[in-house]
Amino acid sequence: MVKKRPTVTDVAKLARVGASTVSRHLRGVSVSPDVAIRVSEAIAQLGYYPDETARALRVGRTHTIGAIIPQVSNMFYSRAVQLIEEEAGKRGCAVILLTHQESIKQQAVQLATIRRYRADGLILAPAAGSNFEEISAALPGTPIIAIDRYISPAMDSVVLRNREAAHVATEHLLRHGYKRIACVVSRPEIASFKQRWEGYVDVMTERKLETSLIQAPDHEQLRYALTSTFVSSHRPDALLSFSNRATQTTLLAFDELALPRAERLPLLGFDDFDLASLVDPPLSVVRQPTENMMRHATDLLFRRIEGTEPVEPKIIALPGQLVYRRSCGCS
Amino acid sequence: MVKKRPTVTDVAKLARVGASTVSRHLRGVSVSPDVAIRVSEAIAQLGYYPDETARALRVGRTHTIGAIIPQVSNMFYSRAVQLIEEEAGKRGCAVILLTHQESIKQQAVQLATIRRYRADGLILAPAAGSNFEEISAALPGTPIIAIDRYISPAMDSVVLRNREAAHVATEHLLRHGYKRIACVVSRPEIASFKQRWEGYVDVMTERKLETSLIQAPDHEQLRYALTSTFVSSHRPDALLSFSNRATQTTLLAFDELALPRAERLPLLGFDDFDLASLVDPPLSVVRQPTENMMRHATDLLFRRIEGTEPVEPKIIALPGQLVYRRSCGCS
DNA sequence: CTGTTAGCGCTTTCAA
DNA sequence: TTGAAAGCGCTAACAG
Repeated sequence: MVKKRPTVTDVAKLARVGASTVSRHLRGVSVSPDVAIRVSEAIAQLGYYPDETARALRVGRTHTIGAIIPQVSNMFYSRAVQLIEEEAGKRGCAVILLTHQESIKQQAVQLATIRRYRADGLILAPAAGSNFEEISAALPGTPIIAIDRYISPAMDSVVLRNREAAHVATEHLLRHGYKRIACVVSRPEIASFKQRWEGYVDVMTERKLETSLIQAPDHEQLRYALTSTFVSSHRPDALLSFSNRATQTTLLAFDELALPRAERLPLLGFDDFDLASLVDPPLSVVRQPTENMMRHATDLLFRRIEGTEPVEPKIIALPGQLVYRRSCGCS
Repeated sequence: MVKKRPTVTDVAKLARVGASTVSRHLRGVSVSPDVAIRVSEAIAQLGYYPDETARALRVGRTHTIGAIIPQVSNMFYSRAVQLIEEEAGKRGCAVILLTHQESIKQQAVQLATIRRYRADGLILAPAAGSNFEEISAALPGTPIIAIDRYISPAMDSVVLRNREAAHVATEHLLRHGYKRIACVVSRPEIASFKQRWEGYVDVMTERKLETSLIQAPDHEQLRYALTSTFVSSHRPDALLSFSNRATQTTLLAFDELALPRAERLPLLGFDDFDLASLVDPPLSVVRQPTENMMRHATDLLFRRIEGTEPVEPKIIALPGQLVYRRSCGCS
């Protein structure tokens, strides 16, 4: 026979007080000193822990937030999740982690999951093709903060200033003297990638230079597209890749062709990652202020949950930082 | 006025049946066909979703599992979490993700969190210095599966055959003709690292070779220790690093000294990661069968939760796979 | 400051 | 097969 987990009533009995007194003590409401001691002792003696599920049912708050991202194995998102977990923990909340694998259908499933579990709020990196109305309809009354990908002016978002960042990245490449810069990206329909593309197009057309895009629906095919491009007669003279995953695929493509270092195209990538400085040549990147972004996102989310925030949707756009290493042509 | 979320009672009223009938329908217990239709319609019309917190309170199962790991930003763990999330999702469970940052104190906090939220089970990569009794006492009645780090024969665990893997890794290095092999690790007190060390020591002493350990409490200091070793008169002629993080630190140390390629020590590391093949030279590693491990771990966990598993603690130890690239001296 | 009571949304006897 | 009623553990309202 397993000992049942103790409840408030058990604690109350042992401390010879009412259940509500225990509850009050637990939540820091004033109780007389001697009672406080008796209750604390009873709690310790029984090894009592309040039951969040019961509390949630009663109070209407689960002290839980959801996080839905494409996948955790992407460095950018794993750092993001780490930060979210820490911030949530500081506020006494746990995070329910869900992934949508870039599938809008899977995302719908996960939104429903969040709904069933009644998370108090959600941090969401929306899947490509997400629609604001559908998302918010799936979670009526639950605050949602979009991260990394902007999908609607009506939705709270914290994102990179993608267009601007692509601007400066492209200009930097241009300054090195490259003219036939090509962008590489796996899924161009993703909002932030679209904006990066626009930023790039802005400066290329302004200089009357031809734009060029190397893309593919997945990374396998992207690698193939890259290798074909490299050996084509009209190959670009520099590359701007839109995600760390795309950057890695590009590197893989270089590798596959066993291109000598001199033949490798200069490369500038979005998103920094641990080993960027260790590949050969060290990778220049546009770094996102991930920590800052996540702090903004969680701050905003918790203010929404508490209702201490003007109702207008808030879009927080943070600048990227160009990290010069060598792959872009810098020395 | 916000529309309140619909409850079983609302559905019941609309379908003109009792609440328990709705509940039965929801859980797939037999109901008469016409009633089934009416209920389904009512559910659709109201946009009803069952409330997991209420169900949890009543049924005693939260359909939630906990995952406590050191940090998500380590490639090995982020992949692990990804897999856990998928497996849990298949079984209708959500995962609460918590990190302990290698702090035994933080781990205690997180165990308490899991207890408050009443997770049905826990997958845990125990912090260095964890004690089986403390952990299981913190979560009476909750099944726990240790992953990656073995801490007690009494605890269900799925781990790498660390000692054996270190054996073959060391032997491989020896076969290349290296004699003064040194191990590099940040926190040697972590169980799996201890076992790797033992495996290494086994074969070194058997060959009457001197053992050597480069270690430090954190990666900053480890890098320092490495650079000093590299310039010392008695430098090793090959390195065996015990984690991907340690491997990266080693690479960083090479980089910092701007060692020419010829001067870089041959290196073999535990844990594969995305860019291992892209650094220079491509990294040889001992790869863990992460996917398999996590499938074993979740399978076992859910069998424990359902009680369909003999009570004896189960230790599942999986072999590692040596991935030969070039950093170890292979060509 | 304290205890009693009711009820959050669900499932599970128990009768019908 | 179905409905009524009880109760999971907690807290909020109310009365003392």
